[in-house]
Parts: sequence; C-alpha cells; structure tokens
Amino acid sequence: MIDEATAREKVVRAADELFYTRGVQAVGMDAVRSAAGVSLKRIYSLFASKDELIVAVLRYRTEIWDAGLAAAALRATTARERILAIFDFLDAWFREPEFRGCAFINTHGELSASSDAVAGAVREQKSAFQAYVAGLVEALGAPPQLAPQLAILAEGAQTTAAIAGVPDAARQARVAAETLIDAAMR
Amino acid sequence: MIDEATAREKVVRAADELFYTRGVQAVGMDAVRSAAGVSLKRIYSLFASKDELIVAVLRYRTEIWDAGLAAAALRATTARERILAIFDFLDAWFREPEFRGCAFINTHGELSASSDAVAGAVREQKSAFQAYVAGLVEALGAPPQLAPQLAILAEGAQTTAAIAGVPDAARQARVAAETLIDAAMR
DNA sequence: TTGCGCGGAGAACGATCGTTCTCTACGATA
DNA sequence: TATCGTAGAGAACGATCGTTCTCCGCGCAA
Repeated sequence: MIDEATAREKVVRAADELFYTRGVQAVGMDAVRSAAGVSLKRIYSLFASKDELIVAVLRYRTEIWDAGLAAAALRATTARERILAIFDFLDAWFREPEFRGCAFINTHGELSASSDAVAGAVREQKSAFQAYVAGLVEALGAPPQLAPQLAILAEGAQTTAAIAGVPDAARQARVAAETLIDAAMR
Repeated sequence: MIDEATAREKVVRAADELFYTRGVQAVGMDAVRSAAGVSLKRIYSLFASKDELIVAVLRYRTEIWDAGLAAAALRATTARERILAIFDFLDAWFREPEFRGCAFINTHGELSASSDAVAGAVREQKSAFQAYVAGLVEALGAPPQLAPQLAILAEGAQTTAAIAGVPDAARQARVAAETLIDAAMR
C-alpha cells in the first residue's frame, strides 16, 4: 500500500487537473478516483468531503503559482524587472494550450456562493498575491498605491485572456504596468 | 394567461437573480419556476433547455450593463470623462450589497468548459465592451493600444472587488486609468 | 497454518438535477 | 350548451452526484 502522503498527492494532483479542465462541479468523485488510482474509501479517509478536497487543491495551486512567480522573478535583476516578470510569467502561461483562466477566479465564480471554505481559500491566495506585489513595489521605492494597480492589471489580464482565448492581454498589461511604474517613479 | 413576451421576461428576470446570487449550477429549474411563477411546461416551451435559458439571461444582463454604462457616460461631457465614468459606474456597482462579481466572468468560470453556447455569449459581451472602450479612446484621440489596457483594468477591478469583498478596486483602477490616459496623450 | 485486520473495488443509497408526462380545469367556438 | 384545445400543477423518470457500506482478498502474528 502507498503511504498517506503519496496517496494525498496523487489525489490532489488528479483532482487539480480534472477540476481545472472541466470545472469543479462537473467532476464527480468517481472521476477523481479513476484518475488518481486511489479508492473512494481512501480518498474519504484523507479528505472529509469534496469541499475539503477542493480547498486542498486550491492550496496546491497556490504553491505552484508561488513557485512559478518566484522562478520568473529569479531571472530579473532589478525590482522593476521583478515586477514586469509577473507579466512575462502570465504571458508564458496564457500560451499554454491547457490554459483555461485562473483556477482561483474560476472556482470562486463557481462556488463562492455555496462554500465559505472555498471562498476563503481563494481570498487568501489573492491577498497573498497582493502582498507579494506590495513587497516588490516597496523594494522599488515607489508609492504603495502602485501595488493594487499592478495587481488589478494582472487579474484583468487573466480573465481577459481566458475569455477571449488569446494571450494578448499579458503583453498589453505589461505595457500598462511599465507606464504606471514610470509615472509613479517620476 | 400571460402573453409570451411577459412570461419570457418573468422567467429571465427570476433566473438572472437566482443564477447571480447562488451560481448557475446551484439553481434548479424548479427554483426558477417558483420564483418566476411560470410553469415548467411553459418555461420549456419558451427555452429548449437550461443552456438556452442561461444564454438568454446573459443577453439580458448585457442589456442592463450597456444601459448602466450609457447612463454613466451621459453624465460626462468630455471623452476623457466618459472613459473615467466606467470606473465610477463600477464603484457604485461594487458598493451594492448584492454585488457578487461580474456575472459573465462567474458564469464563464462555471460553464465555459461544458457549454460552448455559454462561453460564446460571455465572449460576445466582453468583446462588445472592448469595442465600446475602443470607441471612447478613438473619440479621445489617443492611440488605440490604450483601449485594451483600460479594459483590462476594468476586468481586474471586477474580479478583485468580488473576491476581496471590498469596493476599493474601482477607485484604484480609476487612478490607474487616469495615469494611463495622461501618459498616452502626452 | 490459521485467524485477523485492513485496504481496494465498486455496489448501494438517498438526494437532486434536467426534462417529460399525466391529469385536471378552464375558456373559446359552433 | 357541448366539445375541443391548451395551460397549469406537479408527479414521474432516468441520470448523476456525494457519501457510505459490503464484500473479498491479501499480508502479518501466533
């Protein structure tokens, strides 16, 4: 038998991919079981309910997002470049064939009305992103009100790219971000 | 018996409110029937399926959105003010207690993977908004690439306000829009 | 070797969904 | 007035969902 941590990871990874591709409510627990290769009984011994699994998936996505953002920032040398790296990161993501929008925004639209736990997990991730941007803005020495403006650009790029189905929004948001940064530093 | 147009409107209005408040998939056709006071048989004679009703609700929302935007623009005298009126319109909307984010974004996150018709209706509305902004930018005499930047700000403000649960994003996006406009006109 | 406990597979359960069907009542027409 | 068509109310249907339960087989202790 596989150990608990491995089973947990298999379930979360499988659920993440299914939820992201088809939507959360469209995926039954049977489909998660088949994709993960872990029995329903085991799944329910690891997660008390589907809601709890959804929250675990969102936390897993948060880790991936954070790691991707950090990797993109590593390639930058200045604070300004680290901010713009966010939009390069988005650009690369939007071009992936599997891109279907921000999983947090999608899940929020789907379940925030019916699950406080899910809404809370999404809010947490977005608030962490806001804090990340605020840190970069502070390192740049720009006024703090620049940070939410840049975060709004990033959010808007994600929904625009998802709905329009083209990656242009990343580049457009990047240009806007440069303009906002320059104006804030003047 | 009430005439067809009236029945249609009652169903669409009731469905719109229910879908927006609780999410589309969380609302059964029975609930629509009860809220609208129109029998299931009648509903299915007006709409071939729930999917078709969803699309009708999205078109109804589009009309409301367009009318609200037009009313906000009426209060402005210059092209620049008409653009900024978008964000004032968002601000007032975000402060409504019933605000639960953009219905188009929410519905897209919920159903775009399972219904092409729904995804198409959402894409149509967003594309119309982009065209509206592009028209204002052209009237302003600013370079056309300003338009998608402003649209991204508006989209980002909507998701940010919905998830964070506070209306600040409208004001922040408005300030950013002013900066972008000024930079584009220089 | 013989019990025993635990995990896997998936059947079963109760609820709910979208959609259709049945039955009844009423209003218009000849 | 008698008859027919139609609409309303809601039961019914088949599918599917989240969750639990049953049964079977395998690995380990004495």
